[in-house]
Amino acid sequence: MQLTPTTQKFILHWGEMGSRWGINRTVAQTHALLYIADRPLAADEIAETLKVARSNVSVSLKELESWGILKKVPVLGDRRDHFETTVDVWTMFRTILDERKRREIDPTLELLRECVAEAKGTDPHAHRRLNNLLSMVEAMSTWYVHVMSLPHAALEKFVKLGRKVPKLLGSAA
Amino acid sequence: MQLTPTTQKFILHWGEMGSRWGINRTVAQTHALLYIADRPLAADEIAETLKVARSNVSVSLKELESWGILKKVPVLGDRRDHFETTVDVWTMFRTILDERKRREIDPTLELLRECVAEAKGTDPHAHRRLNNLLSMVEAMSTWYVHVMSLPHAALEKFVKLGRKVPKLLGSAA
DNA sequence: TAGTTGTTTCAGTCAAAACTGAAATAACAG
DNA sequence: CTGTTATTTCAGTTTTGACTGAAACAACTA
Repeated sequence: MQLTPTTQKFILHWGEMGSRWGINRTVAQTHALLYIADRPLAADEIAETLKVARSNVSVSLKELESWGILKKVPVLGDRRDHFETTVDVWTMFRTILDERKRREIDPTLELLRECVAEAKGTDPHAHRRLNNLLSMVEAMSTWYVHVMSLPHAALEKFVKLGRKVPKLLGSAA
Repeated sequence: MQLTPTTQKFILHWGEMGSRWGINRTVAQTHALLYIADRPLAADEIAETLKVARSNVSVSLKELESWGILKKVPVLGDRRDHFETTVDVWTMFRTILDERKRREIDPTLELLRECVAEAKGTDPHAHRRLNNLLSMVEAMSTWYVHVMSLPHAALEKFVKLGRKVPKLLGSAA
């Protein structure tokens, strides 16, 4: 897999962004490479292109799989596994957010509920603060679930509403 | 500053969540501590409570300041700086998102625009993929700007709409 | 079955980031 | 000014997580 200066730039940036959001750099680079590639790639090819160890790619692919944005595709005349990533960016985005919610937001909600319960009575100040936080995270979480329950096209439309959002909201009083 | 088991649990969890989202653990813990504290704290107290070096706290406070969620408050009869964090969770959330957008999303938009321009003509496949990604990030970004332009109370109302979102959207066709 | 190719695991190494403590600097008080 | 207290900086250390390469394992082929 030959990288042009442009695709290389993209992959490096994606890797960099990944690490700023808690995603391993190689995982993010692998994802970027698969996204930009015009055909499914074998792990060997990924390792060679990104100049990382084959075993590192193996781990990264496992990780991408756990995020639900990787597909194995068979290639005629090649016994090796080949990989593709979700090409629909809206689906990809949604999948990643769902997984982050599951891994991080939901446990946080649970913890906050525990803390609120524990602080009740014994520590009025902490109780209030924790409860405020909990309310917000709960509201965001509920909102997210409902928005994401929209069918794909509706979600896209919703996001593309842009400037109309404030007006729309006015009518929902 | 004495920690109860509950506040300690909260602080530890917040630190853990921070590091999963690319925020230094001590920074996140400091933030959690200030959020839960019932009065402004001096850097010394923070260091002592979290059991980290005074200098580490100094750096963390600088970091929180750069995120715009820290306030210095003077305390009568104490020459040391004392610190508070934004207690309004909606404001806090908004401030952090704004900053992340500025630091990460905006540069990504710029990079994607460059890449799309470069790939145009020379690499039709990459051009299409990059353009899809750009369109989505642009849509999300624009949407975010408009939603965040809502006054505080409207934003809260918007998020708390929850299940009504799909219906609302139906009426916006 | 033995041999070949492809994949995963994992102990050890390496790199990046976090953290410490001491020294430098700054801010103030007498 | 001089001494005292508070804060920041930074060189060196520690920790964490990423990465490598070799060995184990799995899947297929002849």
